[in-house]
Amino acid sequence: MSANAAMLVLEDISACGPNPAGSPIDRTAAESMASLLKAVADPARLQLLSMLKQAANQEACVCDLTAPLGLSQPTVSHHLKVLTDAGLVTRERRGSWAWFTLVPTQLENLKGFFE
Amino acid sequence: MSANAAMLVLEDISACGPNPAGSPIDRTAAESMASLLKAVADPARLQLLSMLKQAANQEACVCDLTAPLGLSQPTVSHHLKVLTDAGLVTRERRGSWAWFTLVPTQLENLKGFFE
DNA sequence: TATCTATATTGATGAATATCGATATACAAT
DNA sequence: ATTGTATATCGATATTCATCAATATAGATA
Repeated sequence: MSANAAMLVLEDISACGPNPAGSPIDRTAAESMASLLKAVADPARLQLLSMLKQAANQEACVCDLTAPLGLSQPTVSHHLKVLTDAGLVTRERRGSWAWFTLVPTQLENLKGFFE
Repeated sequence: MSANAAMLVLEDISACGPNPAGSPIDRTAAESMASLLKAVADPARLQLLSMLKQAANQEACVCDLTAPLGLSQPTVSHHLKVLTDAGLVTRERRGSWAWFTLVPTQLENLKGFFE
């Protein structure tokens, strides 16, 4: 019996019988995907993303994003910062106003993970 | 000008100019999707899901899921409970062992949200 | 320059959560 | 019945996080 065959046995047989689970994804990869998911796993932030998705050019001014959420202005600003730090939106100043734009590639990234 | 036309103006024009954001998704819907996402937004739980996805029949015994994570047995049990409560996996007892199985519809649910 | 408005940051607080050791429970085997 | 093993729950702790009021900053306008 070769060493490889022995290793196969160790991988395929367990105390409970055959059919053990595969190897988990890398811890580092898991942490980075979890960070991205955590940025999205909040009702207020999902509402913000949904508004941006509907908006023309998938961009909107903060002044139009705050009131519909029913949260204070600092809280909405905080949530937008979380989304920005996660790379899900970009921030841009236009005169007095701050505009936020969806980053589609990051959303593709999320969707792709569940395929 | 009709009342509807006036409302249209209020929806399309804002202090910063045209192109405001759309209406956010329902707060209740946002909360339920956020709950599902929070269940997944953890590195250990992503690793658990990845192991189940690779396993034959997408099911595995806890005894094969604990060691690879490098976490204590109670902690892994906790994470599996979170996944179970979120409907992402089902728990079943087979003799001395507990087996967990992926629930594909919930993963479809997640994937569908980002389309 | 002085003021007004839009947005961001700070500081504080309460709630949620990831983790572990200790213990309980459930099932098997002797 | 007793013993052993697999898994779940309990209790405690440290950390993270959502939220707001107060304040700071930055840009526009007068």
